[in-house]
Order: sequence, then C-alpha cells, then structure tokens
Amino acid sequence: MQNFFPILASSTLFKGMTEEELKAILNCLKAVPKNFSKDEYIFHMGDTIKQMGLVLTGSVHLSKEDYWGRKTIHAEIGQGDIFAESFASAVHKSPLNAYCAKNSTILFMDIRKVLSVCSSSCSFHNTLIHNFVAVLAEKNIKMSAKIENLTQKTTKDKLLIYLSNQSQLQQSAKFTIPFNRQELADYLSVDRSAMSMELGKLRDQGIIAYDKNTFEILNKNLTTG
Amino acid sequence: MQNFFPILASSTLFKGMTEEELKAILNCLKAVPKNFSKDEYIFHMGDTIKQMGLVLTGSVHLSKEDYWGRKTIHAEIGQGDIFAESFASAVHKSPLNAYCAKNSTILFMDIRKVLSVCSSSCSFHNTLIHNFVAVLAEKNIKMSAKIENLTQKTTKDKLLIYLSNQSQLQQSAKFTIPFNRQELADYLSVDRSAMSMELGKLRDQGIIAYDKNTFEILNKNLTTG
DNA sequence: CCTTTTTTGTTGGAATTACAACAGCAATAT
DNA sequence: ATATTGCTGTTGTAATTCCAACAAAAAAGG
Repeated sequence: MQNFFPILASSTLFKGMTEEELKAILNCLKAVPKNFSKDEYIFHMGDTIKQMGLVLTGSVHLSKEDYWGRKTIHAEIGQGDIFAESFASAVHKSPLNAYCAKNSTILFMDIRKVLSVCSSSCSFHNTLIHNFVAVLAEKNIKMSAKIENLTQKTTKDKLLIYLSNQSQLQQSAKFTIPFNRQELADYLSVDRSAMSMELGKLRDQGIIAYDKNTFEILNKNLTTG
Repeated sequence: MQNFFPILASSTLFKGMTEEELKAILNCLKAVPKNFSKDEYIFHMGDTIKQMGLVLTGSVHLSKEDYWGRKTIHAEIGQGDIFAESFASAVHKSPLNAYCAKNSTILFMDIRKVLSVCSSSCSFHNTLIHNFVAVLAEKNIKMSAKIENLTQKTTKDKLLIYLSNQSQLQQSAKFTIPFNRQELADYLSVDRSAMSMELGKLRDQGIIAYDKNTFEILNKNLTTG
C-alpha cells in the first residue's frame, strides 16, 4: 500500500491529505487493492454494486452493449480517478460493464464506510466526504452543461450556446477553449466539416471571431446578417 | 416549522425520518425557512453559493441567459425537492439564476453543516449524508443516460438506444415508457413527427412493436429490412 | 530546409431532419 | 349524440446535416 501514497495524495478523492492522514483514513476504510489483468472484467451490467473503485495503476473502461449487441465505451477511467461511485450510492445495479484496458490495480472501498463517519478516531472522514461529494457535484455540473449543448437542434445553436457558456465561465468575451475542432465536434456530437462551415458563417456575419483555440464573441445582434 | 414536517418527511433528502429525528437534525443544521414572492430572485448567475435550498412550498425555476440575452428555463423545482446542491458542493459559483415561479417558502441549509457530522448528539446525520449523496448520484445516472441518447446522430439510433435501455432496465423485451410521443421527442431532442415516422419504419421492419406507451423489441437483426 | 503528419477549411451529393399543415382517432365534456 | 380537446400518424417541402474526398495550412520530425 505504501507505494500508492503519491497516487492517492493527488487523487480527486484524497487530495490535500498528508501521508499521515491517508494512513489513518485508509485504515478506517479497510480498503484493499486488487490486481486485474488486461481485458479482465471488474463487474458486468446488472451486477449489484456496493463498492466504488479507485484506479491505482492502469486504466478502466466503462462499456455497454445494447439489445442488439452493439458495444460502446462510455468512459475511460485513469490513474487516481474513481468509478462506480454513483451506482454504489444510488441504484446499486450497474448499467455498465467495467473492465481493465491494461493490467491494473484497483482500490475498492465500501460506499457505506466512505459515507458513514465511524468513530471519532478518524478525524479526516469529513474531508473525505466533502471531496467525494465535490466529485459527484462537479460531474453533475459538467453533464448539465453538456446536455444543454446537445439539446440544441442546430449546429449553429450548439456552437452559440457552447461559446456563450465558455465566455461566461471565463468572464470575458475573448477566451480559449480546451478542444480542437474534431474534439469540439465530438463534444457537440456533430460533423466536424459541417461545424467548420457554421463557424465560418458566424465569423462572416460578424458574430464571432476566432483564431485556432481562441474565440471572441463580438457584440452583434444574432439576427443581423 | 412544525407545519412543514409532512413535506420534509416525504422529501428526497429527509425521507424515511420520523418527526423526532427530523426535529433533531433540523436543530443540528440550524436551517431557517424564508419566504419569497412570485418572480423574486433567490440568486443570480455568478453569485457565490454556499447554501442549498429545499422547496417547502411553491416552485422554483432555474434559468439562464446566454450572451445575447436569450432566456431558457433549465429546471422546475417543486415541493420537497432540493436545488443548488451541486453549486454549493463544488464550483461555488452558480451558472444559473434561481427565482420563484410562485410565492414560495425555501429552507436554506449550509452545505458544510449538511456534510459535516457535528456532534455525537445528532445521530441521524449519517442518514442525511446518505440521502444527499443518493440524490446526487441518481441525478448523475439519469443524466448519463440522457447524454447517451442525445449523443446518437440519427433519430433512429436515439430511439433504438432509448428503447434498448428501457428494456434492460425493466429486464424485459416488452415494457412501457413514461412518456407520450411529444415528451419522448422532447427528451430525445428531435421533431415529434420525424420521430413518429422512424417509429413506423422500425415497426414495418419488424424490429419493434408498439401500442401507445407499450413497446416490445422483437428479436430481429438490425440490418434486416 | 524538406518531408511527413496533423489539423482545418471547402465542396458536392445523398440522406436526414425540421417545420407546417392536416387527418384520424380516442378521451372527455356538454 | 355532439362538440371539444388532445394525441398520434402522415405528407410534402425546405433546410440542415452527414459523408467522403480533397486542398490548404500548420505543426512536428528528421
């Protein structure tokens, strides 16, 4: 367990904790690491989930098969990140498969132990709960933003809403985005070339200006040609 | 506060608690109800949020204005439901406005008090934390499912994924959905009539059968005409 | 510097979708 | 029974989007 301290200390769940604090809380949680081979399944769709996982080494894929057997990968969980926390906290049944994309070491934690302050001896449990809730809440906010974008009917509206949100987040009409064109198209779930065309139109209409990842919203009425 | 006990007891956050337990925990949280008039704002975009809200009476709308002043309502929060919990837990800045659609009474709770077990005298704080996390986790799971649907490029794929998921959730090839056609179209963010046409095609191809809200997935290869 | 690779913009045709308008049907009310 | 209302399916047209292929520009590597 010793050698995992650096990973844990920089993880979303345990961030900000010292080695001493980590020792105390890991003892309190009675969490044990477990090794998995590449392509080995951690759990399957429909399994009852009571533990969350934290990737100590390697990488985990969350995947799904629909009724007709078509497979999709829904997320890749890397070192220091947690998974299955929502399934363990709420529905207790997983709608997804989890398998290791590489040889991996996973730390499993009973969700009840994570969320219940056990004894006064473990003084860092409150911090853990705060971190855990912050992770859930942040995912929530990001997903809400994504849904807002995906709900727009046209590519133009998806772009305008996305850019408007970025501008508001960075509190400036000029801002940079964390995507290249292909990534932005994937995020908005549209065709890259069609999106590129819409960006060009918006620039020609004087609504936005851009250079690579830097965008600027110009104070133009949307209806103006 | 007395008269709000029935509402609280059936709320997502405090469900399952007796009046005695509620008294203890409300005392522990030092939560105070506050009245708002119709159309009165609770907070604005960009405000720093440290408290979550619970609607005791009335109704709250979460809304947003984009860069060009176009307004949209993102959610309606009704009696017994909570809001602003994610903003208070993570980013601390609200990307949304909250205002009352009717005269309302809101119970505000400091998020730190909700998440930190204060003293041993309040034995139900652990239950509260579990409930709180369950609410966040459930929203998370629902949003993931919605994103999966919205990400599909064609109406046909949106329908197939949605129906496949419902079938898997209800563990049966035959199942009912909680939407009528217009609501389903809104959920999938497509045009109702176009969706209706796609449903007809899928039925003609022998892939699905349906009558009103009852659907059945027939064991047909997707590529079959 | 030149070559290779990656990213971005552009085009045209095929497919899909939105939109509007209307008809059929069921449920409800008068 | 009749009228009203709401829900669903159908149709045709216009607009949008996807897709594939290619060109231009930028970045990376030798």
